[in-house]
Amino acid sequence: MRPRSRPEGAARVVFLPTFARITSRFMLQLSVLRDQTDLVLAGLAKKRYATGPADVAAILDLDQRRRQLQTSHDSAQAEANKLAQQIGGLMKSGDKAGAETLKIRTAELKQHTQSAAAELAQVGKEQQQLLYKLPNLPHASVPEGRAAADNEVVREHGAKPELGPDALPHWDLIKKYDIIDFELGVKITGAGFPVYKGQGARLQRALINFFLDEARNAGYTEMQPPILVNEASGYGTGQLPDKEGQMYHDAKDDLYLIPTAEVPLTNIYRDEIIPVEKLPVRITGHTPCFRREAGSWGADVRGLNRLHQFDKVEIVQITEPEQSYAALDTMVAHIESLLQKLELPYRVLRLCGGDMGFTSALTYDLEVWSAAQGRWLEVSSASNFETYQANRLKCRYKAEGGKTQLLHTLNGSALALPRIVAALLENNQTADGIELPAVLHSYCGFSKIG
RNA sequence: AGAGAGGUGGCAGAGUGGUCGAAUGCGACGGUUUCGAAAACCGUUAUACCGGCAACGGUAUCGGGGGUUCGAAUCCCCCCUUCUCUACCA
Repeated sequence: MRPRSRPEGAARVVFLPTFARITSRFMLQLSVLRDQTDLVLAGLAKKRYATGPADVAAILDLDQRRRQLQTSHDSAQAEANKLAQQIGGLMKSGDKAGAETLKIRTAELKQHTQSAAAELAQVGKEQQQLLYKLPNLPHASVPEGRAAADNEVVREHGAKPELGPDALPHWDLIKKYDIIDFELGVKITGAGFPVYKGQGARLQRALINFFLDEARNAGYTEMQPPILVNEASGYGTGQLPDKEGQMYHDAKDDLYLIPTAEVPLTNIYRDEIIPVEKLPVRITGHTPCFRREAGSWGADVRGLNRLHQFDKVEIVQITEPEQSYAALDTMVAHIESLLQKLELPYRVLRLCGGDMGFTSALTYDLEVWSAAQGRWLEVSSASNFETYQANRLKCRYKAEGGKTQLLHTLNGSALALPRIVAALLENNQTADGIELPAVLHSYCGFSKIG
């Protein structure tokens, strides 16, 4: 139940019971809110979503109103359509007077359909705004809890290195070896936009290539997506409207700089019905990521710990509902294999309800041990969104029997560079340089920094 | 950025105000035929929402949004996008 280090360990895949069967029906779609209200409320409570009961009640009220309006609108429209045909017939046969008589009725109907349509649009809009506010429901295995301290440590791997008394944190190491320059970034752009120099720049490129190669070998197709996205894409993966302020926005063209490759990669499949034989979708891509992260400064964000721009390789899967939790396990295993090859001590956390992301049903965080800082750094987050994103994206497939159904979307960082670099620098420092793990030597073209 | 031409179902491609969710062809699926297959023939072939246990019925959708009209794929306006030429660039 509690942390257990597994120093010898090949990655052991977490066993997950078949909750997927059940939870795949808990998408935040209206039908589920209607039919399984209690379960939705319980899930929202676990997610620590305070206004759940009020929001759900409001949504259901609006829903009832919406359906009434729809029915009334449709039947009036049906009658009007019939009359329009009759009028056409009368006109042809030259019965102008008869046509005029019918027009009186169509005028009434038109007034009715117009006001019903207007109200319908208003009600629908209010309802959708409320729906967008609701977070995803947590998977049954998600632990109860409010914050980071309540996350469950699934396992730990690797021995923490013993550093000497003069070990330096990475922000001193990068100065010592002149490989990353924050001041220069401030001059060019601002805080949080470092300049990577010489071996530092080459290490970045090496890591990106290493991660992409590993992902490709694991069956992911490499993609190079745009790093600016439109509003619809932001809504599709759930960054909008929830996290509007965290993205850089170009007002002139109404485009957003991506906070993660998840956004463009997953939106490839927006409004798609994917043929079953193409499933599961497995794609990967490297992009810079941009985060405004306003208002968080201090010791925890020194150096490479938190940046406005950083590089990341992302892996994305889209699967049939029954497969998604098995897919999440393979993604976590893949990420672990990267950390093992980089010889970094790490641990896997299962996030508690209160600490999980807005759109996620189950999230594993992977943290590496940063020896000189003496703390764990999050380097990856792998999540199953079940149908939450798919519902917004309208990403579907034809299930057996020809029924169109929502797919499950998943993603994970594999990996984000800055904190990996921080841990590599700190953990591998020696008196005469930083000894890089063997797997990177050929990628870098050198084995030691300094 | 300027000028011009386009955007119709899985694809190709008709359709310029009336019974058009949309001809035709191809593809796909089901059936007849066949020992089997091909060919031929017959049929089916979208999505969303509403009502219904269901069968089914209704509404909407011809790039997106708005408008004119009793009635719009067809007319008008705005936006997106593709192509060609010019301009600019990598």
